[in-house]
Amino acid sequence: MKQVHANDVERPNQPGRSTGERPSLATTRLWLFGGLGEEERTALEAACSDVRAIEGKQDLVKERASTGVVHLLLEGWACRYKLTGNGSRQIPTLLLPGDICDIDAILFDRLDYGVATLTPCRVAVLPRARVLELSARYPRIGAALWWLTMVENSTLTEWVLCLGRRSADQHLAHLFCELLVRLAAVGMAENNGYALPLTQEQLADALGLTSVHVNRTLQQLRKAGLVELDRGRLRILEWEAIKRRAGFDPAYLRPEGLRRSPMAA
Amino acid sequence: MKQVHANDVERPNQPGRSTGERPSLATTRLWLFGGLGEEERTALEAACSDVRAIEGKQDLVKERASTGVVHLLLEGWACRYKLTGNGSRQIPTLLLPGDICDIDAILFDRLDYGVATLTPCRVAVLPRARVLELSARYPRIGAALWWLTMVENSTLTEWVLCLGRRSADQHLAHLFCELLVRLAAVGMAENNGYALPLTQEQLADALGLTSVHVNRTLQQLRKAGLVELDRGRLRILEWEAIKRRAGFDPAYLRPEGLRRSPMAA
DNA sequence: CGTTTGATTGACACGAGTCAACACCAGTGG
DNA sequence: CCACTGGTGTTGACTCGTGTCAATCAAACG
Repeated sequence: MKQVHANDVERPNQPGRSTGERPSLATTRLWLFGGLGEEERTALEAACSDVRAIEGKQDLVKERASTGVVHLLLEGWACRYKLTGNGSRQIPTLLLPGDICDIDAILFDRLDYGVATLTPCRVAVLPRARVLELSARYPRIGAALWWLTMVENSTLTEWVLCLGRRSADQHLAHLFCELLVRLAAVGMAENNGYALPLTQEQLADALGLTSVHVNRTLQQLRKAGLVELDRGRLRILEWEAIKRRAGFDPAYLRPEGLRRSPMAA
Repeated sequence: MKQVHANDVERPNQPGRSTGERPSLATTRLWLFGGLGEEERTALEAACSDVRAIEGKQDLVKERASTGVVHLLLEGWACRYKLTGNGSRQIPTLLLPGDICDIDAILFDRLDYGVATLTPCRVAVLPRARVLELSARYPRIGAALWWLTMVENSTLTEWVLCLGRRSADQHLAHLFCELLVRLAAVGMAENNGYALPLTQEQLADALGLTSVHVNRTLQQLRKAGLVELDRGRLRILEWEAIKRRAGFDPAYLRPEGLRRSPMAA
């Protein structure tokens, strides 16, 4: 598997669309964790021929849009977001390379969230019908997609716990831990550190806080010697200590993948 | 379809197990929304032969348990819960009749939450292998289960928004709205009201608040003339007003079901 | 009855939000 | 080259929503 360096994410992308590039990451998550065989991987990669480059901070999918297509994130960071009546924003999901931006679009004809890029991204656009064909024709792909849906469920459940019952510093620490594990899984972390391209305001939207409070909370974690954040690069200095502080247990991210699942049989 | 009256939920249940009762509700949610045919419904009902009655406030599934079975809630209220290190509890999901208590158990061999009954319940216990067989043999059952997973996703996402960006009174109002819609869908609401068997502490665990604050917040909503809560029965007095107050839009509950979904083809 | 569980209330503490100012840096254009 | 700009990070003073602790009340129950 290709190692993806953090800098790759920030390298300038050609705008517009480009076809035929090898979407090496396209199948990463599904492939690494989905227990797919060679045949399924080939079929998937073939379906990912329509690859587009999008700049940072753009709306990929508008709220309540009905798209008819599914977006697979190949490179860069993105997020799902929801707005409340009075204008504040919540990010329920951070999307990393290998994630499906709008997995609900496979079965729903209308999303109830928007998707925005945070950095420049490369995205594979798959017609929904194609995805349904694939998962009907290759039961393992269907299973892998269902499995991904459940992992998202698991992650959302943990976020609910964080939002409901953890203090700001625990929550922020928890997010840093989660990102380390998820990024490491796709080869984007090294040395307990990773590129963190989020502004404090974006962090705040993910944590349900204000950017001012994120700032102060971040300083707490720094002062405690748990993390270091320098020019967009975050390093976790005390892994065990920060895990304890955050109450972080990576089990909810299902690092074992689908292979060990009952479905494998 | 049988109308289920609120009182049914609270009627005394015989403890132990009883086999062969018609699990009329068993397929309700899957059947109503899942776009299943007669054949699938029969197969599902056959699989629901092992029905058990459980008292209120019992652990149905312990946290981190590996069960090998899946629980389908037929009657009563239950919840999923998670505990943090310092003992506080968060309820990420309230389970109503027709819900699958531990849907993740279909693909994961270990849950990352516990399931507890809130009232006396009747539950169908299905071996996981049986569920997998069913969804392999009847693609529509598989699709319906995947669809249910996605609806849970959608609901969790909305809860994240509530926890992150809504004030206590908005959040409580939102929960009341959600419960009305969900209960109405299974025939357990009438006249904009329903039996609400939750203590204020349980409400607090779902809302990420303390029971004291739930109490005060509830009084606000009462004083505003939006709701009435009398002897365990909640009535929404001003539907439009409370929807506005809460920022509630039922779309995220996918009331249209799977029929209208792209998968139906 | 006493016991228990849940609802209610009050006084007070504290975490997080708000508002505003300032610092810093990368671009940008004159 | 430098002034200007806009976005982001940082800090302080103050407000306010929610938590904490504790007492009391009401209803359910054995």
